[in-house]
Amino acid sequence: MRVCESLHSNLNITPPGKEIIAKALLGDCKEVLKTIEDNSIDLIVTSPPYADSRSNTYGGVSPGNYVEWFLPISAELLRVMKPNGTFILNIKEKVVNGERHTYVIELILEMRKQGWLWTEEFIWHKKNCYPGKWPNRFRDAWERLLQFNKSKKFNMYQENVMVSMGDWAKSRLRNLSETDKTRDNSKVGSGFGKKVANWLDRDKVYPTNVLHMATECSNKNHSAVFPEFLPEWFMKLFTKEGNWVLDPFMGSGTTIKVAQRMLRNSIGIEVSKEYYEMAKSEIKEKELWLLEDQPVYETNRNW
Amino acid sequence: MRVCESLHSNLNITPPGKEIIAKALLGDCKEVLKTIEDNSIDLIVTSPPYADSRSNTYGGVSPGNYVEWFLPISAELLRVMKPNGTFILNIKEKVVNGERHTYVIELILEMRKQGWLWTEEFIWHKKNCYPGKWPNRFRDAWERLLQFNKSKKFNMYQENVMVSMGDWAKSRLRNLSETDKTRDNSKVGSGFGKKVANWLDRDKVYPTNVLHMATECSNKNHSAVFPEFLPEWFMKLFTKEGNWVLDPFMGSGTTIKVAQRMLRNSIGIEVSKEYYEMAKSEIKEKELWLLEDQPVYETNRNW
DNA sequence: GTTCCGCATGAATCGATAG
DNA sequence: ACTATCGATTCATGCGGAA
Repeated sequence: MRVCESLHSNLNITPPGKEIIAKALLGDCKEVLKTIEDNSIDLIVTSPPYADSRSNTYGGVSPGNYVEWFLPISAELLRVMKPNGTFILNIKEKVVNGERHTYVIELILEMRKQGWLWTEEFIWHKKNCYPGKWPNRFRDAWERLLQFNKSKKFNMYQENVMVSMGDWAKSRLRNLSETDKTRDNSKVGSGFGKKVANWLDRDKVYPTNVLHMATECSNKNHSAVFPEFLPEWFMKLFTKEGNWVLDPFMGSGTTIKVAQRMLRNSIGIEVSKEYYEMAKSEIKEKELWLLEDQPVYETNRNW
Repeated sequence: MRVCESLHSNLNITPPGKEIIAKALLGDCKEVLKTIEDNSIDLIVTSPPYADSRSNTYGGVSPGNYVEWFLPISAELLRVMKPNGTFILNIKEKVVNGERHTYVIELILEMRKQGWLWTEEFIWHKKNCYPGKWPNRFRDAWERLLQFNKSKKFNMYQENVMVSMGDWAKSRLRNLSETDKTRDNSKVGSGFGKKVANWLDRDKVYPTNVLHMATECSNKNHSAVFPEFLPEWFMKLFTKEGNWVLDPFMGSGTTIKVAQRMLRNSIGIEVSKEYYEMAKSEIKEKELWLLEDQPVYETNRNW
């Protein structure tokens, strides 16, 4: 059972249970990260400033210096992340002199030298990407979501991001259920609870490594468009309630706000005072929640 | 006006005009490429054997040797391509020891040292990707389509791949329409005979750098699934009628077959005698066509 | 003729087993 | 310890046969 926020405020109940913490820290993450304990973070999810963009807020890292600038930060991230944790890096290379710049792929190679495992590359397909026309290229409708890990054994809760099948497939599946039952019987069932879960998830399929999420058109002042879907999806996939989530480039606080809503502890770091204040105003630093079983999050979206 | 093949054969007319050539060459492309003239090819589009796969037909290049194996070939490709031509490389890295292998991104860096410009990376989103379930990763539903050029000034005919606004808007609005869209994609309509005027009246939009194409599930014996959409789309985008197209890993001849249908001259190279024969049987080495204005290819697909 | 259903099958990947 | 092979897993698609 999950005690929701409205219950708290409306009924003025303080439930028994653990505190959920959402910390916003002001400063350069390269320095601030040093104050975080070793092996303490379950999920790092962030969208760092892209090279040469947002220069007014982040000082404009040039493409040529990007790898050199990022490596000390990724070294700290490697230190603070738990051995079974995951680091999701949302990034896309800019076009420089008519070419895609190579700083992202160079970064992958250098981070592997630091000890990171490059486990997977998800694609964020932005259906409503920014309009525009150029003589020699089309609109850029995708970004990289690089998954790095510290070890091959990391936590992953795939069933939390399963998506419902389309109607067409569903109607087909119903008549196949007898066959499927037989198939299930042949398996060595591990437990009662799992059987039930299998039955409930019968209409659902696992997603692929291509995510379809429309970019959020919010009016917030943060220049990087980092929709709530992104941290939410990866929190479902890689963390449980009460786990710790870190965003070293917090911006206006999307990640820690989502973390609080999903009952994950979180730390966000932001160098710009303006964004830091914005983020702080939208979260409560500590909240009490009753933690029990994992809630089942309904997902109708076409992820 | 375009004189179609059926007209020729049915009416036994030999039109005035240029020959369209489709050459299939047998041998290792590293060697065979040396027989091709400098600066003679407008578009190279190919899907080389992936590392460690198709080992029975190509001798199985291991991930660790992939870059070393490919570089002499890409050097030849650089030589034979026209200065304003384009090279499209369809490739995806395998998982090795739980990690995405780095041979593809290393190849990009090495090809740039050879003189290639890494202009763009298209994403091929494969809705019907290979099934499977693993504890630590989802199904892989995308491949890279790397665009390389010799100079910043290359030929690009964007208007030839525009998609109609109606279909674009429709696909945007529907949430669960992936199945339907894919279903539409699979209908390979020739478009011949439909009134072009209808389409010219409508608003059209340019596509993005994310392509949606289901892999063709045909009965062909070639193990690599290289759907006709792929070379067709890039031929529309980067070549005109009468231009020269090259596929150094021809396989069963998809590229040169499409080239012939689209009135482009083509050369395909294949090391396997079996595939070479298969390709040769499906094309006519020389055909006469009346070449005039560029035909407008209708596109209902959601590219 | 349509529509619907059953079935085979892929550019895959993991973990266990065998040499 | 390291490599090679095998079985199990899973789902979108086209095709053929049936209603």
